[in-house]
Amino acid sequence: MAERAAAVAGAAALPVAKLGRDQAAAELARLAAEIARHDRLYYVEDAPEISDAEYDRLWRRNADIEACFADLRRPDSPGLRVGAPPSEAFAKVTHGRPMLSLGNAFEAADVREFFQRVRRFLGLAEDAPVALVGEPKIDGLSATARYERGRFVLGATRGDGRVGEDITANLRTVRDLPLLLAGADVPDVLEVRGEVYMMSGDFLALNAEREAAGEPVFANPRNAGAGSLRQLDSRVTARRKLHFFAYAWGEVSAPFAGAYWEALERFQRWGFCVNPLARRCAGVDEALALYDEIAARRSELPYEIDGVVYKVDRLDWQDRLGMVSRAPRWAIAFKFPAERAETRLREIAIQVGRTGALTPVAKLDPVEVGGVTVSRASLHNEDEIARKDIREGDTVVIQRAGDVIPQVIEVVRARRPKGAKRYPFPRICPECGSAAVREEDEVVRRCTGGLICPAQAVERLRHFVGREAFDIEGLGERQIAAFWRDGLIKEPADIFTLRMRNGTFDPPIEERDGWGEKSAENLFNAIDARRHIELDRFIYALGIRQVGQTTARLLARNYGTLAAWHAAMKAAGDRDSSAYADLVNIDAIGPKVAEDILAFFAEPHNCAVIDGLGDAGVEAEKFAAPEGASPLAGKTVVFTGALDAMTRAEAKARAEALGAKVAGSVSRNTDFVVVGSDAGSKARKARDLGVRTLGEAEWLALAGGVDGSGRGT
DNA sequence: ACCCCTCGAGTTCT
DNA sequence: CTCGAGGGGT
Repeated sequence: MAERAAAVAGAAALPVAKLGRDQAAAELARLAAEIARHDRLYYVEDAPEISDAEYDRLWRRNADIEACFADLRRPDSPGLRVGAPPSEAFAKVTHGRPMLSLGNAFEAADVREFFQRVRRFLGLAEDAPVALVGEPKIDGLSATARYERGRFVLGATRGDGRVGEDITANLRTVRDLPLLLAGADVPDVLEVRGEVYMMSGDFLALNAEREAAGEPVFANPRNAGAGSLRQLDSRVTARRKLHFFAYAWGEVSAPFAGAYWEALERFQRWGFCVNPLARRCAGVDEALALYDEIAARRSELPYEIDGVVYKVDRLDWQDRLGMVSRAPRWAIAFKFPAERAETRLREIAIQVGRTGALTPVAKLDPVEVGGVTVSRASLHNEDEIARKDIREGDTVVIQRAGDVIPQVIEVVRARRPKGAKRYPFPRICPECGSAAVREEDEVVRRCTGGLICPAQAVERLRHFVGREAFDIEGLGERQIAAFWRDGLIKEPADIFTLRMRNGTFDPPIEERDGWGEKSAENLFNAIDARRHIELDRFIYALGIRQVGQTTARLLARNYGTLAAWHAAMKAAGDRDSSAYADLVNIDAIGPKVAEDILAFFAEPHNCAVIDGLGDAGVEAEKFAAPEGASPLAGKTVVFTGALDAMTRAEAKARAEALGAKVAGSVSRNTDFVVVGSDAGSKARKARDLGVRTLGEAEWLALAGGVDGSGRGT
């Protein structure tokens, strides 16, 4: 250490002008390593070895040399840490592997249940040991950092999990994120994921500074961190002192094997920070003890946490467990109890959703809960209001569920104003006056106005342009409502003829309030960009009852093209047709969902909407199977009997990851029936129909060895 | 006839 | 994020 400092000091004696190229390069390398080490000592370990003045000298020396030898500037140059001038906007980044979210546990029993679920899925005994790693759940923002040949090349936010924003310049300013990875075993490509956060102390100092400058203060460190990370000017980010804990990964050219814990150790060796409270737990009791321990230390930690995350340690088990929609089956977050507050409920308002559902919403006297001011909370439905006997004027206890969505926990009876009456739930739609009815055995009351209800029309359009559907930038909630009101957009196809018809509006879009030439052109371009769209998004956008993202994807996978699907759904209108049988035979689609889909197609207006989109030049792409090369891609598979190596759910998940459709029963359209032990009627039917059957060994040969699950949180 | 799991629909605030 | 309901297995 003393030698290294001496070497730097010795070189520093030589004026920059006298340095040869080789000397300059060598010194820049030394300085980069030296400064990175001191950064780590200062920011990460909180144990600086040199004074600020000495540190500044290293910095200046580095800057001086770089000024003379600009072409020698290193990819891990400390100079990069100060940020770059503002960029125009954030580019989009598609995550190779989606960034997942986590399931939640709110009490110990939920964690025990999680253990049992894991064991059941893996086919383990009730008391089989399952080692977990527990670590604090940092209340920050998840981000991913990509390294190629050990060099930091790309940083991105989580976004919706699939597509995030390019924040490379901003992440580069995060001191505990290495720019150059240390060690010999660094994979060619490595995406490290983790949490960006702000220290509580830095947050307070920042707010004090902002207050003094008359700027608005941040509500909490998380928001401050988010605001800092989303700065277009990364020089601002650099001054905000953000930090990073690594806890997951995306694409890795040499996949990790063994245990999650070992991956964390490798992260550390490469130069990442891993939370020091992370610990391996042999079983559920140890895991719960760790929770208590972390909870007890919560207040003394220099950053905010909102729970403890548990992950199954064995990576081969993680792979087998895979994920459900957006969350891995092998991890769970045990959240700390939410903060509560009391406030007065001013009135109950009724909102009408795209399906006509009447949802009561509490309008509250604004109150601080968990660092955020809450003024509204959903009351869910009629029964919920009755159950809790919530009345206008009541004082209620509020909490933010999972620290996000506010909910009304209970009424403080003692403080109920005299004369408060039970809330009479409306029997007619407040938006269109149509009758609002409740189906037998259903909880929601729905407006029957359908096409004539303006609220439903607007909500349907909002859904259509929503993020998971057509995702048209510049066409948000407000614009849709305004365009609908003024008759510019009455149905989906109108969006795509907007440019053509713009001359007929008075005033044209670019002259409307809040619009200009530029924003109008941007909108038209965003719309044009969506004239080609994935089939599953198209189907989802239609807003068919009970057809959400997952079912839309399922339909897209099963029918392949819009034309094929449309034709099949029309044919299925006849309940005796084979088209109907095929629809109901799709695993996860039963008679009820089928009815809703067919009801949609039975309505001429809806078919007109689909045709109208085609006429307006919208083309849905053919659905592409995720892994084209697999022999299972595009095949229909049915499972029967029990498998030894994996459970049914696992086999199904694996098959779907390989692009197969999993059906519930055998028909002529079935490609394979995988027959396990104790198979019953399905195996017989397969033989009768001449459908190919596979034994477990053959099935494993087709599906085995392929990692069909994503990983990362 | 149940039970478990998964999905959809609705919602908050920055 | 939660709640309710549909689907499928037992």
